[in-house]
Amino acid sequence: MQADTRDAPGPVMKSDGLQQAGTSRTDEDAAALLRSSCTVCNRRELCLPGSLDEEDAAQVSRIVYTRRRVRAGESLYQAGAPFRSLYAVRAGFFKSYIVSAGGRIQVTGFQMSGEIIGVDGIDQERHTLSVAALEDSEVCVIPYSRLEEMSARVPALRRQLHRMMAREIVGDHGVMLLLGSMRAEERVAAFLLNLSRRFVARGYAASQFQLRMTREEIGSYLGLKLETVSRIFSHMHELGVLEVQKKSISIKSVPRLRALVHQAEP
Amino acid sequence: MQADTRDAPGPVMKSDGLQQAGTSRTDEDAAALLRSSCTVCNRRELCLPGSLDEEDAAQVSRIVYTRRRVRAGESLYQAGAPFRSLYAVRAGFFKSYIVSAGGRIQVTGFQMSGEIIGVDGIDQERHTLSVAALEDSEVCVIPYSRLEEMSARVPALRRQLHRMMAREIVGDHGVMLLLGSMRAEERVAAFLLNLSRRFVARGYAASQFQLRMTREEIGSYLGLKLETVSRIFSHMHELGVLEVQKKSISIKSVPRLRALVHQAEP
DNA sequence: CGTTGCGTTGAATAAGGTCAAATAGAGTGG
DNA sequence: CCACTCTATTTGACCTTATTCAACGCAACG
Repeated sequence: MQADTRDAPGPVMKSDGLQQAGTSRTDEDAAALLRSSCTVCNRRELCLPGSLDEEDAAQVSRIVYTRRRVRAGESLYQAGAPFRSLYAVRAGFFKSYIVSAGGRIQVTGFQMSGEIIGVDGIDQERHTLSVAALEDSEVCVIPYSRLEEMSARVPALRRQLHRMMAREIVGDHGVMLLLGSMRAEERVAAFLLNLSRRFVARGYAASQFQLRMTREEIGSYLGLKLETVSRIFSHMHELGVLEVQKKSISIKSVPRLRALVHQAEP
Repeated sequence: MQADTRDAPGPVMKSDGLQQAGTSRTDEDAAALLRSSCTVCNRRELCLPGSLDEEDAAQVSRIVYTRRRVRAGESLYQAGAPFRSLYAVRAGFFKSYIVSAGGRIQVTGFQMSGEIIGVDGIDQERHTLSVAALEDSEVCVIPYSRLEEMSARVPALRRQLHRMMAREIVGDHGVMLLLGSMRAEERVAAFLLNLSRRFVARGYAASQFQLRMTREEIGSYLGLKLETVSRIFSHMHELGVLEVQKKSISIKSVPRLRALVHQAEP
């Protein structure tokens, strides 16, 4: 972990971070890619530009010219850091967490490509969460003041921004439902289905994926201890619903997993 | 409970809902009060207008011309209802809750005067929460499309709107911390302190107040059963930290109550 | 080839939940 | 005004679930 106050002033990264090692690219290519990043980004629909038309997306691209790599284990920002930008996950995987006055840690979410990070800093102009990469990752830096200003001029962007924040609120309510009223097994099932759904939205398999987080991080997110998470994985394995091998998950029956969520409480 | 699709088209209420029964007011007075509602509202600082200057607040007033009364037990809106407006609580007390597919209920929050309700509908243009009044209440209706449009023209309002949504997100993270990592007694203590703080912000006593919700509603919010809430109130009473008499609460020692929240887990 | 971090599993324990019964008030109808 | 009903709350006894504590396996890595 390290304090960091870089971002906007930092040098523009020319690599797109998804490029295969070994391939090369001319400067013009790279520049072109940067100028039009959002319009050609394969995560565009999932990301801030959402359903914006070409022209509006190009507008967004104009302020999103910086990218930042974050290595596995490093932090994107820490609670208390001044807020200047939102971040769109371009590649990789993050966790966000809150540390209470008493030092308790609660993971508040896991973010994958296309998702927006940083909204927690808007109110106080200081981040209230910490965010760390769970694997080598890259984010697009979205300077907030420019986004706000642009949102005044571009109605579709404005709506998109509001939608995005509202979606986060709705999602948090879902987590509250999970934490407040589900039993351990239901929580884990709901968690896996949520991950699955998000992988599908990104073009990956629905029932085979790698967890990027530890049992402890899952437990923190779900309000459970790591041993409980492990036991429940084992139990689901016994039920034949799941294949678990360390971080590699294979859902054997999505319907049965779904059924595990909806068991009415006694 | 009832389905309702009123709001914007409904007749403008001329009463301010805070007026003492028996006092009377000329039509001009009432009209003046309506036109300038936000600028003279005593909840202004806590509400959407926040720190807007006179002029901007007057702008907001221009679109907030409708009020709506909600009697105790009635719902402001229900999950699934089309989203058209945000609501600012003018007087009274509300609870918001989510009903899961399996029929489980989770109270997601309690709203008091000056607080904004309805953001849960922005993303899908349909509400995902249900909101009900816990006592006879009144809200100011804020037509969302007009607010959005106005936010483009009034920078301070735009910032205020974004802040408000971000604050909700930060607050939800706090609830996730509570639900995910605190034990029962800590949750109840944190809940009472949160209520206390909000009452203070409204000019009421910090340590003496009436609960507007039942033990069951508190329990749902805190992820506990009503019996557990009751037991913990009793226990806090034994400790001499709290006086509880049904819905009437008197905190005997705020510091000791605070200490109950921060006990590091073993 | 030991160390270290992560994951699994078992046994004992504690925290809350469930069930049941009693009480207290608020509101209702006579 | 009083008896009655209904709901909210409290409290006790018991039970379930998840946590705690501890041991061990495994793979990655210096």
